[in-house]
Amino acid sequence: MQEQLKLDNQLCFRLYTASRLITQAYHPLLEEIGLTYPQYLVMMVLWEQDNMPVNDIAKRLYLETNTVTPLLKRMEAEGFIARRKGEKDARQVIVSLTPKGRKLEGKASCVPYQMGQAVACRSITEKTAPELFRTLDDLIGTLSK
Amino acid sequence: MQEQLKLDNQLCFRLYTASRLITQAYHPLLEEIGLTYPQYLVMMVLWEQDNMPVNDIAKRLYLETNTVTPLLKRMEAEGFIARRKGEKDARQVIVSLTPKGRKLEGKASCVPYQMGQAVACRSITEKTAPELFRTLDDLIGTLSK
DNA sequence: TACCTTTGTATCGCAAACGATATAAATAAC
DNA sequence: GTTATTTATATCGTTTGCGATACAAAGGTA
Repeated sequence: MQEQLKLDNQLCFRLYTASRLITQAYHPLLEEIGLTYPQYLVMMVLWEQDNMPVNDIAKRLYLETNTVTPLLKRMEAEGFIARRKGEKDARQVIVSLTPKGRKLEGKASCVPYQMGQAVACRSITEKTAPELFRTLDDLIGTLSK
Repeated sequence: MQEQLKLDNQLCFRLYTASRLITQAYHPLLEEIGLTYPQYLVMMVLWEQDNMPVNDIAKRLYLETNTVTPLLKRMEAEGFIARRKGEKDARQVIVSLTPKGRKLEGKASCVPYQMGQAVACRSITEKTAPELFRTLDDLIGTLSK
């Protein structure tokens, strides 16, 4: 058995698992406000900056448009967002918040705190978090090129 | 705009993105040997310990059996593994490597090294990796309870 | 103007993930 | 020994994620 092929020696498996378990932890919180985790990400993008083309949302989330488009259609069907043709560039589809979508920001405001409680553990503290953030940002930067 | 609701302040989004980008980086390597990333994880489990019940594989990967069962069926259809009823406990399904599946370990032996190259970045070194591993293990431990 | 290339979205198909639920075998309770 | 409960898998339906591809609008180029 090659040492490198062992699951316990793999960074990737840890990230994959941590990501999935965190999404699961979000589930009950986001269910309350009627969002899935990827939909919550889209809403965070729009709360920061409304009226964005599909492409910009996709880039911000490191997703492809073929993932984002169906996501947005479901969110439109739920009444959280609206989609309209771009005026300058008719190829673009501009995504904007509906009143319902804007109002959701208030309801979601407690989610980060509640998640903070859920992921609270010895290894992640005020002191160590910035280092972890830098490492992940570096990794994401490397892989997204 | 609430500071905590910003994407850039979220650990979860970083993990989610890093995980996805790593899986994408695996894709061309695993395509060579005919596996998807989750299938590769299952193979790593079996290369370490053959003849495992579905449940044990699922637990090892922190997945549910309703995810693993279809995965295993596809891998069985590809001829990498075999599934048989447990002798002692007729409810169990024991998963074992086929000769083709065992032979794959040799072909996969270069994958960890190649992935190491792909994720190589300033922040992840011989020195910092153990710390990162501990942090993620702690997080996974906390969330999986 | 006509043609070519690029860009922005969308469609299609397949493989995860996972909640909810079903089923059968094993075990416990009575 | 029958009934109830637990346990091990599996089925179903929905949402992601993404490679491959299609298509129309925009921007060159001849």
